[in-house]
Amino acid sequence: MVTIKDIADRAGVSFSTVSKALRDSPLVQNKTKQHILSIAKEMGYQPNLAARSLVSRKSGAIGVVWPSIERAALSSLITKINEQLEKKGYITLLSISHLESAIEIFRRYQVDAILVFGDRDSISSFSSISPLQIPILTYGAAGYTPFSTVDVNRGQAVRLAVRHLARLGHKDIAYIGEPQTQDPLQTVKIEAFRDEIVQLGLQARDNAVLQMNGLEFHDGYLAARAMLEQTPRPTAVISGGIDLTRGILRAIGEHGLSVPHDVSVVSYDNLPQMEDIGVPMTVVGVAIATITAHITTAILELIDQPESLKTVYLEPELVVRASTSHLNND
Amino acid sequence: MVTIKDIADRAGVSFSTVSKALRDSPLVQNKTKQHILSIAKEMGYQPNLAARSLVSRKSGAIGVVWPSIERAALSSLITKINEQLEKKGYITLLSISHLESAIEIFRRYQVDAILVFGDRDSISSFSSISPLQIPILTYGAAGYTPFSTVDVNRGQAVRLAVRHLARLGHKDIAYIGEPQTQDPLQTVKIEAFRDEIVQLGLQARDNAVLQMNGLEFHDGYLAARAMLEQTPRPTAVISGGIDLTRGILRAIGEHGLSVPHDVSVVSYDNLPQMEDIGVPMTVVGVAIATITAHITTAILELIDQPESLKTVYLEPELVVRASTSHLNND
DNA sequence: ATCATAAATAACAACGTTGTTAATTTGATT
DNA sequence: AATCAAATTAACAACGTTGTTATTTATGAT
Repeated sequence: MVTIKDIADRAGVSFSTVSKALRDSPLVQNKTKQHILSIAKEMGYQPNLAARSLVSRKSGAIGVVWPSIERAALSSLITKINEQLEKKGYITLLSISHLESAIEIFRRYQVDAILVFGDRDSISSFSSISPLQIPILTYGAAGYTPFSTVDVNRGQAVRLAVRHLARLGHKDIAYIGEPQTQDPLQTVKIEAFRDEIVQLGLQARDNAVLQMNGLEFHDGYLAARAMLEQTPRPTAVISGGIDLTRGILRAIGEHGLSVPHDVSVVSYDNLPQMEDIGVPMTVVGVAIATITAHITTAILELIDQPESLKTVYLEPELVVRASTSHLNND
Repeated sequence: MVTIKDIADRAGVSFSTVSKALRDSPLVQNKTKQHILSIAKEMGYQPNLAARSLVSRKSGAIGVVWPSIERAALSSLITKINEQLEKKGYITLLSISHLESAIEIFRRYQVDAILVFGDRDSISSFSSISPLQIPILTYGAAGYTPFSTVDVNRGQAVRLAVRHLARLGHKDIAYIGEPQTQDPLQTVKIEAFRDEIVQLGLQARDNAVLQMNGLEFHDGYLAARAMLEQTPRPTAVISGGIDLTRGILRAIGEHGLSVPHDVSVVSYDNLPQMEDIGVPMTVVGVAIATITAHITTAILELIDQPESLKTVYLEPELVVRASTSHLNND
């Protein structure tokens, strides 16, 4: 492994000058700086993070706790965050262990900050975390943790969807999303749905919220099949997430119906790929890029001011595309 | 952060004695060792990995490249490997970036070894990796890489399944798995299936291998529905993986049929959870614990002997449970 | 040419560990 | 009680980097 001393020898300068040159310090002449830089490149120099970390007392690493690795929905979030932090010179350590052991490992590794994705499991164990020096940011767990947090106003997103459909004349709206779970991220959406239906004086049928067991393609598919057999059939449906939406579209297609002519569909999850999953989808939610940007910023701020407590609550938007239309009265 | 010097002060010994005591060196008296240990524990000492890494020239980290984070099938593999390596004092850095950038990061972080899960993407970029000092182990890419590798004899697994069903009297066997992909991990199974059918002189119907687009629950479900409508209906089916199997069982159930009475099912993937997904499944494959044990061992060996080239080819087994039975001639 | 000053570079200490070598203490042997 | 070896502990150098301080070199005014 080539070190700054090797470069120094080759360049005929002292190693401290090399160090400064590599960090682009103004204390070293431009000419020598260029010279050193080219030698470093030629030799394939890579800084030793351990040494740097030792002296700077920062690891340059950020721990991401992601206990439920199966949930693919979050994967684009992680990928983006990973990318953005990398640009800022941080490496992300992804841990799939449970919260407690993940934090234990991160502590030993002396990460500069920890990002926790809130879900059933982690939320319940937040309380058991003994205070530590490492700043923690949680996502999707507002109100459930004593730590800094970035979150999305999920209830508001669903309300936007209901209002949009109501404005288009729809009165009989169904919601497909996980109802029987303890996951507060899901229940808040369903509660908002029920409440907004009442607020707007719309039809509040008993089975407006479809029963299901998960948030995956097949769950959406089955729930949509059940929904389509109801009489009268709902004229619009709100989906709780992208995977569900895919299943719903499949079921509608197999049933010989078309979107939005026969059924309008609004989906939660404001992702780029929502534009090309068959029908360009009308969606509600905070754009993924917005979420990741806020998370990244918040983490970096937290590293600068470890004692501060930030709470960011992102407001969702409605993006109207081709999957919703005025109610057909034929 | 408490260091060995802090402990030394408190214990009234030199910091080098503390270092030795903590590493359980025989060079320090048992009495003082206990004393130091108790103080360290009391103060909540955590070794500084950066410092240790600097002097030992090892990072104690192993990079895992997992580009297709969506594939949930591998998640239990990773979790187990993570666990085992942790026991050996290693931390695993999981990277969801593509192979090249993942390796770049790992190089900078000076991981002691890199584990790459082979898939479409990574296999094609293996060739572009410039030689580096860090040993690489690949999984599921035997024959496609110049690196050490642990792999499963997938073809043999499918052959075992066919033979088992043939022995039970089945002559009309279908295979549900991804046929139209470039993924060599899948095609090798299908080729083995076709070949073994011929070898045993069984019925080789045209549509024995079902068309499908993926390896998830819903893909299996749809393929199984299609299969059940064929006349004559196959009396047995081999599934290409656990998620598919779940979908297949669902479809069979919805069709009013029962396993194994009406249809025998053998599934690829020898996982513990195969015992309780409705019907206890007859499976073929290498037990997940065996795979992870071999991967872990291989990585540790590779760290010890970076220059060596190991190739481990694991032979699958047949585990007979309740999802297969003799052919019914009623 | 001489000196003050600024610019550029070199030297040094520190970060927290580990492994090696030196110093001290202990205990047995005479 | 003196000696020597063994056991125990302390001191030191090193790992590769950064930040601070000291030294050298160049620049300009007198």
